[in-house]
Amino acid sequence: MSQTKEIPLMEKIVSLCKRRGFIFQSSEIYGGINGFWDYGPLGAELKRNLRDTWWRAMTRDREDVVGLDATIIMHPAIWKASGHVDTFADLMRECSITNKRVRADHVEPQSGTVMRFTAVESPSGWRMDRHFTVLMKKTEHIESFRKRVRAMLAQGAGAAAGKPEELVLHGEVKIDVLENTVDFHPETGGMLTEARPFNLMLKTYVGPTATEDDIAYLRPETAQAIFAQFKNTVDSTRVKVPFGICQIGKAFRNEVTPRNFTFRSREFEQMELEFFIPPDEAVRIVHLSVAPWSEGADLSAPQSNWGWEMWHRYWVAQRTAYYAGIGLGADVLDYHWQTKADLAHYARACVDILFKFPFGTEELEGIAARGDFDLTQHQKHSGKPLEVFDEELRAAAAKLSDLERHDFIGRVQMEWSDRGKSREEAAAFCERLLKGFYVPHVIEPSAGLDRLALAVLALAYTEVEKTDAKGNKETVTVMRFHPRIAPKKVAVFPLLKNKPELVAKAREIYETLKKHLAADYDEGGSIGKRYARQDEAGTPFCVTVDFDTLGEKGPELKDTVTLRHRDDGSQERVPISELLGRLLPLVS
RNA sequence: GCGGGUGUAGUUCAAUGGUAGAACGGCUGCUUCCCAAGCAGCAUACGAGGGUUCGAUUCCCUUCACCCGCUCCA
Repeated sequence: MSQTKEIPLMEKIVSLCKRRGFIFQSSEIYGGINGFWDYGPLGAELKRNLRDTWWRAMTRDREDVVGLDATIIMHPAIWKASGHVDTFADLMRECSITNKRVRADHVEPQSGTVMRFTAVESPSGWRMDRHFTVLMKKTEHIESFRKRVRAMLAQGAGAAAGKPEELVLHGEVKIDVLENTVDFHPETGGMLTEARPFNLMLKTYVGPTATEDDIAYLRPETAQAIFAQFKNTVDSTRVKVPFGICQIGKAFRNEVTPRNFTFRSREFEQMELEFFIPPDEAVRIVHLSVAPWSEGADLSAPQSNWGWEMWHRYWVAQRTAYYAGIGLGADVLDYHWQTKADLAHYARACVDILFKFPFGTEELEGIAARGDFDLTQHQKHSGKPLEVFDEELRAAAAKLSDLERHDFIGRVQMEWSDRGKSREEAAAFCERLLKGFYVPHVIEPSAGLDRLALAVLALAYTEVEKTDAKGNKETVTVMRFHPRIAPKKVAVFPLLKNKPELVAKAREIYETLKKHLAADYDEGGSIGKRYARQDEAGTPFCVTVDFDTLGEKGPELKDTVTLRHRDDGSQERVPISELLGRLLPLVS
């Protein structure tokens, strides 16, 4: 076949990102650092554009969302309240064969026979000389036990080991019979490693003494700052439920395995909205019923009788429309509705918006209905009330008869008991609610900016087969960004750089355009080369000044330029005076 | 974290126990030049550390990074 072997798409994208200055490895001159990436000149522009489109869609285009810009390091108590300290800082033990992790305090005592093997090999020649110690459960038959061990080993070793049923175990020996041991993995039976702390939050010390008392965390998500500043925001603005607070900012996680270029990084940027809505019970008091969701429901404009489910669906639709607006249509997106079992205990529903990346269909954004979990947690831990008062609710509740109140409370108690809440909790909630107070519930669309940038890069990457003047086939790369997010909107060239009149005119046009949109000027190399350069940068428009612009072919072409379109290479003649008016609407 | 693979100009590749070549790209100059044209010239690399050796980019060890599979994934 051909000498040029096929390079995987992802590698080509990574290579282009470096070559053209979209994304660099962090600290590259020192060998790089795992899980961290930098944006180069074009990448920084691209990311800024994406950030701006989101911020605009959330705040300026809406009346019911306000912004926040909080610190990365916050009071450590926030992470206790949110649950991050507990689940991120646990002692974990690992199965020594499959590396499956388990919380050290979650290992149930088991009884059985401790078996050891000294090696394993496959007919294909793969062999691993290592001692494996596995617990054979009391009720387990020796043959089914061996079968299970082979399966575990095959899984642990990966493809190299081949088929589990063909593996040959060596040196089997019975070591001991144990009662109530906690040293083996509850599922696999593999011997567990020593317990060690396993913390996904990045730690630092606040203050120069750096003692254990000074430990603080870099936020693992931006959301908690919004909850922590909920009261200040409500007090300082005239927002009224339903409303949202949004934030864009860095978050940090000590990921076990950063992978897939920037997709899973240790430092990343989130774009999060916490949209606060009344509990369904409040809607029921005011409107007597809660608008039910069904397929095809009208989600175009929020209604006051919506409950959490309609709001949740509404935000899924809003976010989908946002993605469409920057070029990510239905053909490249997918949705994953989490099942009840997948959901965190406090969440009502969660849908992931996925993008079809070259390495797989992966999460771009999660939209969760989180109930009142977060604000309630912070209310509990901080001791500060985080309720809102709703005048309309109070008025509606005041009109209820004693019987209606009684029925209402009874119904809430019944519904809450299905969710494991006591009658007393439900009654306390109703008492506050009927006075007009409640802790708002939350719909949380949480998107990854870096993931979005990667998605947009992957989507834009296009290879075009071309045949040059001599009949040689070549492949050129075109980054087909939506004009709204393209790092550079327009590039201006003089046809030749050694003709001062052409250069002067081109510079003049460039100076005018760059006041209004991200523009580039280039006079190096041939005109074709300059077009190609802009194609790789994803610039949607190029403007070329030639001798006709100067009026050499007659007055009718004077002060017109060639406007060249990136995606089809088409050209048209446009008067200089109309350029800005033509381009601006297309790129903003 | 486990297993496997890979590290040579900006990119894609080559060669070699006696300190490295190319293509493309970049820069400079010439050219009335609209899709990486041509001509002339210039610059740029053995991931890092240690060992063996008279001498290491090449062999060995360690480390770092990247890729694949597993694992993990609020």
